[in-house]
Amino acid sequence: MSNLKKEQILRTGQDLFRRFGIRRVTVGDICQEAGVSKMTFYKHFSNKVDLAVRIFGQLYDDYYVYFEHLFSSDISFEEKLSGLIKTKLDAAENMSLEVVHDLYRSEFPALKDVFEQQQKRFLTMTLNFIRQGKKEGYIRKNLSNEFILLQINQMAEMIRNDDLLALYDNTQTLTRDMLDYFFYGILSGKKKR
Amino acid sequence: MSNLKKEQILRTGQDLFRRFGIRRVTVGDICQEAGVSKMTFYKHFSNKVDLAVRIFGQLYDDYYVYFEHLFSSDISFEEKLSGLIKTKLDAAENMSLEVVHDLYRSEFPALKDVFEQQQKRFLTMTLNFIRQGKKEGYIRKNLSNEFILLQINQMAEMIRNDDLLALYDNTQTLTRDMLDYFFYGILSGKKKR
DNA sequence: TTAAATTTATACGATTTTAGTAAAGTATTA
DNA sequence: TAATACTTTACTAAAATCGTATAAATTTAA
Repeated sequence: MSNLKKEQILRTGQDLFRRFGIRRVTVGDICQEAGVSKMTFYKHFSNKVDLAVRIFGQLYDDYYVYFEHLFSSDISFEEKLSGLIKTKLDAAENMSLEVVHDLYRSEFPALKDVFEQQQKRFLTMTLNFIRQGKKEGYIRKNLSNEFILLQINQMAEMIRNDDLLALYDNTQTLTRDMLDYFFYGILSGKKKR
Repeated sequence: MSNLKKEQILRTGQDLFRRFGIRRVTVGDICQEAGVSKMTFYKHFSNKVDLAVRIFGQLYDDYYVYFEHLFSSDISFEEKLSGLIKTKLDAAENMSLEVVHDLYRSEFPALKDVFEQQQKRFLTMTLNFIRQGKKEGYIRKNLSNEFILLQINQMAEMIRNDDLLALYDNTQTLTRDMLDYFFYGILSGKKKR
């Protein structure tokens, strides 16, 4: 089956890109690691950046679907917020600094476009979630939306701070502390904690 | 001061090599990351492999000196053995698979030589330690030295087994369990555990 | 078994990246 | 002032990588 090889390439690409970023990985690397010839690679993808676009596009789409499902599910507001941040932290942890660097200030325009577009989607979605949280009285109204967004993104970066990580045995504990701190800071105390 | 730049290059090289291996890192990468021009790089090192040889040579030398100090220090045999393995595990953990790959089946002969030579030194040293442990009655005599060596090296590889790691919250706990298992297996029980 | 389809291996020229050097200029220090 | 250490820019040669063509090998399906 043709899709077996294709999926193998996608898997391998994701693994290598995550670990080393996009610049440091060659098409040859991917083929060798995936056990696939170069010809089959180019049968499915037009080049390395195309592969990366599809991989990370899919990855962000998955996250997006997950968040939509999370926000509309029948759990407490606090659990939704916790799920949002935990997933963000998890995503941040699984991306090497290299990928993020390559995605952010990408030398690859096509990739940069995808990334910025997805960022916008997430921004809108998260802002809506915050607004609703305020409206329903879960989040203190005197905090600006932008400040809260900043805090959320700040956390995703903090997970990479080695000095901070050194204080903890594992990232789970750090995550717990950050969530705790965050909740105390923004939640209105309307519901029991 | 000239050594400031040189040490900066060494530090950066070690960091990049550990994370991405030697093949994936270019001289340009190192210079940029170290905030140093290419000319100064080539003033101190003749090329990338030369840099790698010096870095990993020094690294192994440091370990060697540490082990010599450990073995001759005034602590129990069990503590020495524990120190040996913990350090081995620590070293294994801090090396990405990439470096190990590049060092082992190196496309860089000069590097391979250094690596194999250092391996020999450690082998001899560790074997002597095992022999002495047997002679002094700490290690069960019916175990072959080769088997014990194999077990020690096996542990260093196990720390990279993802399936195994998934069972543990952190590597420290895994290390503890492995040490425990190892000690029960080889120690004679001459001294209190 | 045979025919068709898919994948691989190899080879290859074109392109890009990297290596390593040269020259000229800046900043610091003795 | 002279010397030292470093940077910037530019450059060529070498090496790596890209992307494709081809024929052989393998797999799939009829």
